[in-house]
Amino acid sequence: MTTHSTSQSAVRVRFAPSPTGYLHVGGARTAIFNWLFARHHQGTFILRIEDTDRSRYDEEALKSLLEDLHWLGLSWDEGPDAGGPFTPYYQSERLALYHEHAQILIDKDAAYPCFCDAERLEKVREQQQLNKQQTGYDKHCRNISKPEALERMKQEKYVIRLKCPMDGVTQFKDEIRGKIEYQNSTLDDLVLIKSDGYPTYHMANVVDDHHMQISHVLRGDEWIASTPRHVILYNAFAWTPPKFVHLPVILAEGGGKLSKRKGAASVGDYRELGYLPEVMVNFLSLLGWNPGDDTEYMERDELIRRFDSKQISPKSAAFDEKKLEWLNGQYFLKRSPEFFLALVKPLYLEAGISESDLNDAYLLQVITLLKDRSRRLGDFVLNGKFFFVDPIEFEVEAAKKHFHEDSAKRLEKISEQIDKLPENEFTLDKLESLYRQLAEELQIKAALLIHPTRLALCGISFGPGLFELMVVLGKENVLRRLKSTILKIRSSKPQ
RNA sequence: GUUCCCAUCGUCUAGUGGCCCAGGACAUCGCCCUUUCACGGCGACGACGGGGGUUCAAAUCCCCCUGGGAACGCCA
Repeated sequence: MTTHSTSQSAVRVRFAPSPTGYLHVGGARTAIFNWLFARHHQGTFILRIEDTDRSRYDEEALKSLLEDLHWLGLSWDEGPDAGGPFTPYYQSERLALYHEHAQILIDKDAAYPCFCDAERLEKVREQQQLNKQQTGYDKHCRNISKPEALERMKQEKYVIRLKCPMDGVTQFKDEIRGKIEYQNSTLDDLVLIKSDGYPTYHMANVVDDHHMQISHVLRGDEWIASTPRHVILYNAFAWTPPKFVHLPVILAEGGGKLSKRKGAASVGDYRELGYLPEVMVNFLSLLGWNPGDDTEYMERDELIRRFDSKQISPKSAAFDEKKLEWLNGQYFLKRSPEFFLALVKPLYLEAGISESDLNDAYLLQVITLLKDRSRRLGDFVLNGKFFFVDPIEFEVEAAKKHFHEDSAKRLEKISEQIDKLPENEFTLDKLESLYRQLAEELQIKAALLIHPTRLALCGISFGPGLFELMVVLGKENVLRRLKSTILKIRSSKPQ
């Protein structure tokens, strides 16, 4: 056993999820902060799987957890798949270590076996509630003599509990909150080893953080109340505790707890909603942290460069999806069309566009016209389907406004002129001047030609510049759509 | 109930005693650009929870109240 404290210069942090469910944005934020902290200090980022609750263990959850972390781009230096000097990184494979250490504590008289069953514990709690006392274990088995305890351990089920001091105070420093103090009288003797032989979080966490030489613990602030007992544990082992940095929780839009009910909550959900991983990292890093000025758009490098744990706020923050959407749009503006190719193609396929219509050259043109007016990946499909299929339906309100006999006549004129246009003159400039000239001849505003054309070609009243999208669609498509629309206008006229 | 944490616009936040009758961003609402939608530009709306101190001076420090959150498990 090594009892040396961690070599102080090296930053070693860990993200230690429990594979019991999907990676939620709160967990993702914790992972991101750890990762940024490690990268900023050229330290080590460790992934450790805390799978000590075998009743809630979920193989699928573990898989999706790793997948989501990969997707976010949070690469770990030690952990599953990566290996490292402190392998294994699954707690379920480190049981011997925990037992060994539990024994050390028992030998030091810093821990004791407890034979109370769930039923008795429940009763104690009820009584405490009734008396308006703080709930917690009543230390019933704390003073059983060693010989008796040894004897009973052979017959009965038991857990190992930590002996917390009965009086005095335990204090620790939270790096963003400062000194936090607890009266020891309010701390109960927590379970270290469960009756099934698995360690609790507290035990496994402290033992592993020590052995893996973790220098800073960045975790959710729901752990603050457990920290004094962790400190007592460290003291019992005569170990130096790591530095504690408790991150504020993330709240849902309205302010309550973030949950499935209040919008999407898992990282996978946001991936499916069409957000980029780098945007999630950027956005989540800004929840409870800021670079000290007004910068909000920050790519990975900049985040790493500027991340400073001193700027972490103790205040819980609400997740604002509108702002996330805006930021996603900002990234769309900066990314090249090529960037979206592989991202968008599957979405079009899903929407029923055939593979043969999705050649890269054409798709690239489409993306170029759509990306700056999109905020989520799904927008490419939502607002761009007409690039691949003739519109079958037309926006009702817009059709009322723009489809009538006058516009049918105008579309007819346009059709005729476009028809006469040689293929190599089907260009942005030529089309534009064609429309402008025709409008002049007819003594109407060009808008009266443009809007009906747009609706005829797209089925929707908004989108990229008309002449640009016409060029992309090509002469043949344009003419066919114009003609069929003219027919539709006339046939649907009730008069 | 007990213990602990937190408190600036609706939301994310800047602000560490004077530069703040509080700055930026998202959202909302106008206007401009414009064939539409976006983008962009300009502007409007909008906050230091309340009360006491400390100080020449407080959003900033202290106390109380109020409000919100978390923990109180053989879950993490």
